[in-house]
Amino acid sequence: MRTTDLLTIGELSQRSGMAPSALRYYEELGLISSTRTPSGRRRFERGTLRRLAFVRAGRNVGLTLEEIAAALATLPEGRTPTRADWTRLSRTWRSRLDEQIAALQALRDDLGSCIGCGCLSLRRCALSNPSDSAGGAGATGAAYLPTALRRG
Amino acid sequence: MRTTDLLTIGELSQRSGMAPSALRYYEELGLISSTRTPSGRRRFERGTLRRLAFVRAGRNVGLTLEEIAAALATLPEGRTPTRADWTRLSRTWRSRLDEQIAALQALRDDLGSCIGCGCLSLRRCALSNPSDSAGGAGATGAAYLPTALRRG
DNA sequence: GTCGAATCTCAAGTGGACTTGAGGTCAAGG
DNA sequence: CCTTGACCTCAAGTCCACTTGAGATTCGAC
Repeated sequence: MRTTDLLTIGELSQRSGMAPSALRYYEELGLISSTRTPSGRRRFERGTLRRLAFVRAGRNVGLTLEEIAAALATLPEGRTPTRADWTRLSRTWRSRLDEQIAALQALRDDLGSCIGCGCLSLRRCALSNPSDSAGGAGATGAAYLPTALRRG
Repeated sequence: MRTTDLLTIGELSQRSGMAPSALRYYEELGLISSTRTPSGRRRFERGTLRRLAFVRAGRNVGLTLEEIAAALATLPEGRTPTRADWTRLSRTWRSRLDEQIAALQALRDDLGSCIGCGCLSLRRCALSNPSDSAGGAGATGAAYLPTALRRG
């Protein structure tokens, strides 16, 4: 049994629950990085697990990999990120979550009145036109919901 | 100016805020339907706007077009859907919204403690492993978040 | 030395929801 | 009559986040 402080892609995959192909893909996108053995195999530092935790959390909050990469890019190069570094990154999601929750609650409450009135009319119905204020210009409709809830 | 109770695809597009191509696509999937003029052009009933409102609302709640189509398929054929019909459909989303809100709130609260402890460790951190209980078998991680919030 | 498991690269495929483009038809106004 | 714009079909392309497959190499246990 090979014993280092570095992880193979298989080990990283097991510990993170992410497929090796996904990990290679993340590396390609710069979300994580690796050194290589003389024969070309990837070796990951343990800290990669933390980055992956961050990636997963970000995905769960509805961020794209690009956005997550941007966030990770603000981490210090060279030194190992501190607890404060991670806290800073995570805090930006807290507000994102608050936003999403608020949007959904508005949607739900509007749906309540919608059910009451039975309207479901385009433009006026808050459900199909959340956070209202549309009805003016182009009327893309759901333009106000956080992208995470629009998916597609 | 052509004046009927039927809408052209252009009019439907304008009133719904959806692209003509999207409307054709929806028709192809059976979400909406049209009659044709002798020359083969689509004519939509006004009620189509209501269906589209429902479609948009469903998308906003994170349903796939397939799911929305399934819901719409439960509407009565032949007669115009009544208020009660729409109410019944909408009510199923109310619970979906409640679920999503609950999931996000759990996520947010867990994130709070995460920031506190600075852990962000895979498996144990509720943020990357929401609604916990994972850590056992395969550990796909975010397997418990409503699909709508996983997107991808 | 030999075998199987793990890894590598690179190209191509997947799925959802559409959009875009090519090439053609039709309706209304001047 | 002619043009313009709306419309038609059908095939193919786009974006995102990956997965799958082919073909080659390497590691480690026996």
